[in-house]
Amino acid sequence: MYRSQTCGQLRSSDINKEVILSGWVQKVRDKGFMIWVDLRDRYGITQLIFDEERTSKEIMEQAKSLGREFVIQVQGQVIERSSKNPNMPTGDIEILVSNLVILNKSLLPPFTIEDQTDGGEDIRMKYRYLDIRRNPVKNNLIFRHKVTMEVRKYLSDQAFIEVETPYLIKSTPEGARDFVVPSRMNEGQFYALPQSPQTFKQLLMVGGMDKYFQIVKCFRDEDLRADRQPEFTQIDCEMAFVEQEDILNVFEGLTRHLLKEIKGIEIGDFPRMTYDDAMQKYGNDKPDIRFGMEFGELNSVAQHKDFAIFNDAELVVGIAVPGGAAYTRKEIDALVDWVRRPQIGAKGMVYAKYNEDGSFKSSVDKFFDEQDLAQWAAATNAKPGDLICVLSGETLKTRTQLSALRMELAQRLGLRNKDEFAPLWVVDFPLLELDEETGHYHAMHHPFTSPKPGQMELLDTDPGAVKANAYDLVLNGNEIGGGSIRIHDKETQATMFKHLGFTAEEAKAQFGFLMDAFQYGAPPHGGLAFGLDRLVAILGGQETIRDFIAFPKNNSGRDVMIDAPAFIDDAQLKELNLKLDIQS
RNA sequence: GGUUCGGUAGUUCAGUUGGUUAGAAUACCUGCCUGUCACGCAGGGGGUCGCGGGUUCGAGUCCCGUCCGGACCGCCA
Repeated sequence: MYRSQTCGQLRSSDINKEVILSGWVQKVRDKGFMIWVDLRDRYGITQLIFDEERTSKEIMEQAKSLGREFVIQVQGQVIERSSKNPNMPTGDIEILVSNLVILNKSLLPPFTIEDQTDGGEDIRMKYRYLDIRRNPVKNNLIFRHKVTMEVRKYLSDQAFIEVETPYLIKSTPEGARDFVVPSRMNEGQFYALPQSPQTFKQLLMVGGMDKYFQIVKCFRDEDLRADRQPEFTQIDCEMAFVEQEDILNVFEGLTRHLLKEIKGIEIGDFPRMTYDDAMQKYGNDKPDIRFGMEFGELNSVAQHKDFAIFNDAELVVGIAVPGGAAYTRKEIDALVDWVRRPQIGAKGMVYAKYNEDGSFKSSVDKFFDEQDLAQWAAATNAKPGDLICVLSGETLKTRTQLSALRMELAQRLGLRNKDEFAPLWVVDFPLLELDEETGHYHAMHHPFTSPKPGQMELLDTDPGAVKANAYDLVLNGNEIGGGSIRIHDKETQATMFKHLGFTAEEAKAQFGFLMDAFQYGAPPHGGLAFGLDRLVAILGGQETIRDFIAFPKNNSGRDVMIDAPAFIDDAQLKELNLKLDIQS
């Protein structure tokens, strides 16, 4: 027997018990006459004591030889501490060790295994198994477990069935790049790893499964971010015989359940906003509504003077920055520089201080008088003491730029409180999106999304105006879920493929199986998928998803611990009928 | 593909205008220490300044290239 208890459970009620504990050496404090060892496992830390008067010489010597992260097993008696530590749950007791076994020695770890480690990101990833011993990472993994358990519990209680779908599937042209896997048995052919189980879950609906979910890995070969990994986990859901309203209700219920069970927060009905409103008010299809700073469009009150930059602009739009009138010239110049950085790309920024005394001072006083500026203040809902920041130019670009500024300022002003949760449904997404490079439309959500009733005809005349039965769930400025009501008849699906630029042959080759299935009694259906990694990180109050994933990849898509990806040898290549063509 | 910040002791970092033997903290090692728990005290070891080239009497420092890492833009139906 390696242990009778864990290192987190003994209390003063256990005094005099004979116990066996196993764990890692967190720290040795050698006072000469006495040695204390903090013994750690997943459950906590228990202090061991070795004492000249009460411990044998042999074991005393052994204890002196212990190093950090040695794995040991001890037997001993639980005794009351003569000086207690109220900061730890086991702080009233210690173990007077009578027997010590070193189960395994340890090299000195490259960083300290403590909550505030001295190790940087890089080295922690290389030795991730040591990093996982630290509370912050360990607790995140436990937290993730709790979230997935609650998801399974909730959905199962609602009669959802978890069904696994294949990982080796077929590459499709739409959407993100696929990871591909060569097939040995089928020369020259490749599987693709799924970007999502989309078509399979729709086929499960045709198969009568009615309510499906799956906590499933998905794969996209695109560049990484702090909140984006090439392999990530979705809570993938689909329901038959539902309208959009039914789906929003079920998954609002799930989200509410999670907020209550995990965070202890009760939230009423989630607000809803159309895509168009979100873009107009926040310049963003995933607005953070924990704070205001809504956009005020200024075309009507800023294009009547001789200021050419505004007059030539498609959109003039501003936000009011709370307390911003107190900013110095230097601070405001820094803001202007910030929006002019290539990542944001604004040409410049016009500003107007709405002073506490009700007066105005702007960077365009030559063109606009106090009356004009008062109208700007009204449009942006600015109050005395605020700073009105105004950008202008092409509508979509300007909104995107102002949205970036809004988020940055809110961050600086501390308006993005991680303990506050503001969910929001964004609905009525456009069905199609214009690709500026190719001039072609592609599906904004995916090609299986159904247009809103009665909008099919618009596809021919004004494709960009067609709205879809598509919706996103947004939490604190992050898209945590998205879905749609799907097309479920062959003709509509064929029409959709045609508008997306597929020939009939291409559509049949790529998605013939789905359209075939639609001919055998496909029920109306729709669904939604949550990004689990992001959801867990946000619930946990953190920006980066990496520390909620046991073994994440770095910015370049590498696993620095196992050093993947890697080259394969010639024999393996030959077996797969592959030849490399690398320019070096 | 691009923008930007960084790479110096095991680790996290400092290193001024280019100038003596490259420092601090922490970790580690040795000794001391009668209740430690961020233990304390004394001492000690520890460096390919990412790599390659250049400028210079002299480069951690300046220039060019390159590799690696972080954040972001593009991209992510």
